[in-house]
Amino acid sequence: MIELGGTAKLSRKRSTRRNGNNAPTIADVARAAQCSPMTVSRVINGEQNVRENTREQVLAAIEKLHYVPNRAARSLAGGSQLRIALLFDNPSASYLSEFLMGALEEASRRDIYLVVQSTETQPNYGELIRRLIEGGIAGFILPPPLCDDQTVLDEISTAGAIAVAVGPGKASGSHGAVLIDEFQAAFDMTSHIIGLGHERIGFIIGNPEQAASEYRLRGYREAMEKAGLTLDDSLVVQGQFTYRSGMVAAEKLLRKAKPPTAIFASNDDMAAATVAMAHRRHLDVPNDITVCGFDDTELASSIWPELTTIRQPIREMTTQAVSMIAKAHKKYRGGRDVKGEQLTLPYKLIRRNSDAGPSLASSFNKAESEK
Amino acid sequence: MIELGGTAKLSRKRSTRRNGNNAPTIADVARAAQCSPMTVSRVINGEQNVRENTREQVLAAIEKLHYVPNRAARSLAGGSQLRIALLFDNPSASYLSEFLMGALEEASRRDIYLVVQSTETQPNYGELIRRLIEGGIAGFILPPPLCDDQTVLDEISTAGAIAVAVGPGKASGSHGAVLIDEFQAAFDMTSHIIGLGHERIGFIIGNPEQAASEYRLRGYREAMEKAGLTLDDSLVVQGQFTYRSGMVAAEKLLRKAKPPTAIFASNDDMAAATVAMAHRRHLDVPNDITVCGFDDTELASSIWPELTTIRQPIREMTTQAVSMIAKAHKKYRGGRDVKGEQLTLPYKLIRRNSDAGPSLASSFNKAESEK
DNA sequence: CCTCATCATGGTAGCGCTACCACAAAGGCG
DNA sequence: CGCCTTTGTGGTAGCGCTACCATGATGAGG
Repeated sequence: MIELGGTAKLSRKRSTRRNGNNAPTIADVARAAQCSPMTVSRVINGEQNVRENTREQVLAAIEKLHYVPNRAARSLAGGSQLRIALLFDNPSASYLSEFLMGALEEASRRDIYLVVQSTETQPNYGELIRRLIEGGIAGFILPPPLCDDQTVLDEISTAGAIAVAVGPGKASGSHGAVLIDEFQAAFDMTSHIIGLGHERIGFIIGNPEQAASEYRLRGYREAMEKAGLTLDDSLVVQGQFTYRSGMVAAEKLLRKAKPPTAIFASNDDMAAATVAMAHRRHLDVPNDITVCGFDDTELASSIWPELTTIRQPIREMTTQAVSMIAKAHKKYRGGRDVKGEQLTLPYKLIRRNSDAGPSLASSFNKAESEK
Repeated sequence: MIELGGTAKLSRKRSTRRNGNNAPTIADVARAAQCSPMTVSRVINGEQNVRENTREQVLAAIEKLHYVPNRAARSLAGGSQLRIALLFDNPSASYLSEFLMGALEEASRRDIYLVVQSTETQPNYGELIRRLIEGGIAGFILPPPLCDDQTVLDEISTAGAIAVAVGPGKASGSHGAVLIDEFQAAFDMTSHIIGLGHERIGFIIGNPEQAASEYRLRGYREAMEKAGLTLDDSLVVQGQFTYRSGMVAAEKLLRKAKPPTAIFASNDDMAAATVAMAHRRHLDVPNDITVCGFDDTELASSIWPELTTIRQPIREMTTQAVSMIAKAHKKYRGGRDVKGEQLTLPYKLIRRNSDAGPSLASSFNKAESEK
């Protein structure tokens, strides 16, 4: 649940609407807890110097009164409200919505003013960023593919704002990053497929302009090597992360004299396209061919068969990104800096119905195409 | 130098960041316009009793200083902030993200407190709604399928809050609605397909629990009738709005002895599934069969061929829904009411690459299956 | 010419919260 | 056993804005 304001339940005597005007205030809580408003404030803000005993009393009072801090007052008194921009450039919708939810959640929790801005209408990034910073934006959250654009990062950094890349960002000196270990995830997935018994495993590379593509490819490569499998370069084809590119790539792979028995696509869109292409060629997934994706976007579980894929905790990543900016902002207030800070979150291999061991049919297939 | 509050912190000259702490305040404007802060406040709020002359001066000062009122202070002083909840129940991700963007945009413009809440974790709607209202939520925005749930609507209405249905809602006495003319849109799409030369047009119905399904079906039916085409009930099959259901439905249609030459699916997910199924059966889209969808979600343009579909202005719809609640709230402040209010926005038929006239191949197909 | 509405404006007091400082109590150390 | 920190707590002063009342200026009506 995303609450832009905390969990409010109040049932004071009458129709006590929070939007009305008799919600409990910090003073009420203080009275109930027999301490000063300041102490209550400290407890609310999780500050140090409060005796455990006192803290509990305050917490109890808060609970009892169903007190919810007033954000307006908070940010007014707190001096200034942090403003963060969330830039994005034609991301997949499912990715974006997860992304937004996470950002929203945290932004509201911390009473941060979040500006969500698409760069599609404004191709001049520099200009856009400058305008935003002038408008009081102190930090930027950059999902892929923006986080791979060094120009953008530099622009932000130079202007004195904070940038945090989310997702497949490479850590850097000019910005913070929240990410998963893309390499290891791809490595694991490949190993998983190998573990199923496959040996000829195709790989579809993502958009070469996004750093994630390279990490994922490397993960695949190393897993193959480590398993002692021959790395057939003809089984590695270029894609662009789009469905369309996935179809082309998949066709290339499936049309081979000796096609792979499994295909690992660098994202779900391309994996979905691979499934479609396999079907078109009368191959059953997973019985004739295993197909795995990456990202666990909605698509992965909305097509049939549902895709085995890697789940990124997108929402949490964004949440963390917001926190990171907030902390940095609070800490430095001017000499702000999150440069180099990096947070790696765990991913998860989600096994669904698109993978299986190499079947008789595909063995046959293999045998058949071996001239 | 007269400084409000005496303590001059930083020189007010430097980097005027809004996030920092030296943004112009209403007092600055007052000084520049040589009047009192109150007068400025009046101008900002478009109140009556201000001489035209004065107003202009203030406006000029605002312009000059790039003054922007501080939201927090406003809602603090102004007494209360409107709170709206956006409830959703497993919507498609692409739909949701558009939806959120619209709501966010308008909410931040109006300084409305937006609570985004999934009902998935909380299946007891009544309880949830009651809690939210107690927590001070004055209005609810309901996307499908929630807007079709009369229980939910009643619950909200009874509790004295405002409900606005967005999307395929039927107008009602207990809530407002922002929608498109689903019937007409489906009618148009069907007519479009007919215009292409098709006569045997299949239809996949959506989830029967959502009102939209019925409207769309009716649109299809009436367009067929109006064109004087026979309404073959075996060409109308039930779906659920999911990809999976679309595959099943499409298979049913395509397996017929005399399959349709075009299929109109009630949403994009099912249309995409139909395309996949057609491919699986070695039919080319659109040359062998035309497939059209509804909604214009991201999926529509991410698969190949891209789908001809109906575009709903989801984002604007949400924006309007927020406005509607805000206006109603302001107007009645207690005796609030948007009941029956209804706003119909225009939709658009987006033609892409999944439709074409009935081809030779399909004629052949037809001829062949005509025993 | 004075009284009384009417208008345009100013002054004052908070909204609910936190920053900042003050201060008592509780050690740590020579 | 004082001196100096460290800790927990309270008091005060606003953050930027608007509600509300007070004021001076106008002009209408008797």
